[in-house]
Amino acid sequence: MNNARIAVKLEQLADLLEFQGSNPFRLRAYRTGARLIRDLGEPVAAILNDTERKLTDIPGIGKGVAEKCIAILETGELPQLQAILEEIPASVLDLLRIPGLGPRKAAVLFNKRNIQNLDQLKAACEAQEIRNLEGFGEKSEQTILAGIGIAAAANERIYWRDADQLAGDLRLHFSGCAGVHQFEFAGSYRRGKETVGDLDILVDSQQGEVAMDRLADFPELESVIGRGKTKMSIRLHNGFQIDLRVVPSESFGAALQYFTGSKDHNVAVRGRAKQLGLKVNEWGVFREVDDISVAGSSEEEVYAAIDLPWIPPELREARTEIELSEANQLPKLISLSEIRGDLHMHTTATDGKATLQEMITAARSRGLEYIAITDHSKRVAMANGLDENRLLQQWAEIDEINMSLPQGFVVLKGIECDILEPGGMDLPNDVLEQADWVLGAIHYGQNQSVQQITDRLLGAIENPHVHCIAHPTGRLINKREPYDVNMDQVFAAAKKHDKVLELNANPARLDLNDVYCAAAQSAGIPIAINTDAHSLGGLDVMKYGINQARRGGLTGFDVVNSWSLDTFLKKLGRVSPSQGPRSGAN
DNA sequence: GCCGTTTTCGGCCCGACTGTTTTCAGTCG
Repeated sequence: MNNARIAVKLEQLADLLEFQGSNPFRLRAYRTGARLIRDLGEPVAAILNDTERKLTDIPGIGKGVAEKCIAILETGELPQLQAILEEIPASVLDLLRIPGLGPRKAAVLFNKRNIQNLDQLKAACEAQEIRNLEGFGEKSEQTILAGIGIAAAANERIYWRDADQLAGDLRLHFSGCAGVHQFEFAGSYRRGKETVGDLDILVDSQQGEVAMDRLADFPELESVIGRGKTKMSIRLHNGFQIDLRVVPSESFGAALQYFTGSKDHNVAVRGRAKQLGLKVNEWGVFREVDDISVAGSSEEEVYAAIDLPWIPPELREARTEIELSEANQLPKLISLSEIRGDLHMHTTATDGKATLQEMITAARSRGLEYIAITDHSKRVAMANGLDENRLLQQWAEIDEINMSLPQGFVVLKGIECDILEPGGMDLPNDVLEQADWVLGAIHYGQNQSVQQITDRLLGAIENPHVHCIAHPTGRLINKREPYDVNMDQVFAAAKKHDKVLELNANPARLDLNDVYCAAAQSAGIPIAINTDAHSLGGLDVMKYGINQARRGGLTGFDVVNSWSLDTFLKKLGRVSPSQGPRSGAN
């Protein structure tokens, strides 16, 4: 899909125009356009090729942005961007990564001292050439020099899982803190985003000093970035930033709503409030006419004040949540407690760290009702992938185990079968047809062309013995881009052949992403949220997949492994889990 | 640049904190 490429160009155009001091609302229009296109769920080209629809039908995309999209699609370039890049090198945008240095000040550095990159800026600071520029001083040079050191790390977003661990440490650190009545995390962490850029702590207290002193005592603290009456920011040894806000009880809900964001969601909320003659800020909801507070202590109150039911944080991305809330049609988002099965895991037969028996015991102890054992197929030689004989042997073992298990727990005979580079499955159909559950997955040839990759996936989806495509885009967050694949065609084929797509819950994968989850849902394609566990602890990553699913608006209806075993098996066209003796007993 | 049953022009979310300033611009979330 070229949407991401279009979005990147629009964002770069906005960044450079901001640097040039362009109209801020024009920048916002480009950035909004970029976000809308990134979140589209279908290729821009599909809309352009559809005579019934226009890009400008999308609220927030007008003539200007639509024309730019077309130019990028047709030529691969954006003329306005090319023109600016002839005047300003793209490296100036690196300057903006320094904390405290925004577009205005960076522009002064470029225009007055011709500073084009971080190296030149460092040299100028060391030569004390910056302090005499208007708006700068001695302190500026120091903060810039300190900032250059953390500029690289400052942009790094960490996995939600790692943020969650840090959040746990902080919660513990604040436990028993005097005068703290409520303590919550806000920001992208609360929205369950796959990566988190910083942690926002919100505290309900009359004694801000006490809470701030407590934060200043956090063992991982490297430095205090700033500290005022209600707000404090610190940096940890690893470069990660923590923000603390202290508010009174009557403002806690408004502050929680505000600091949870997203920014674009808040813009929409405040715009709506304005139409109703209200003003929303972190202290509450106020009547425009007399500044009287009408809400603030809880989030429910804040949303109610603008005539909306409460919106789950995971949905607050300025996508469709305001409309859905307005129509009282918000989805009942799936929760971890609804999960009954796990349909992707490995054992010591291939590259897992635990035996078949150990995985079963661990899954039962976690309250699951069914699991599928899905080791690798032979193509994944470095993981000791299974050939026909070893696989059939494992399945015979599973048949036996199923007979000895108590009612209420079933092991499905599965395989994560590789989709080979030239296309086709790694195991013959007469073997695959004996499985309860077949995942098709790409592990090799990820650099192939979009047509090759897409054709491989389509071939797997069309195979009657394949039930589901595992980690459909192959991306590893912060490490590897998704392979080049036409997801529109993949969705269409999955829909046509009634196949499942996986949301891999591994915190580094979370593949499908939230936007694709939403697209799959609206296409009516069921999702399996799987741990892909390679160890006993690997079974615990399900919650990260749930986060992502909730962000995609998925409900239990959309997620096959939240269904009862019977319902799930019916979906697979089976009434019993295996060909073993147990099936006769049912 | 986008938008519109108050508007096709004139708006567009709002406040805390810092550093450089003598009242505020820039940055950040």
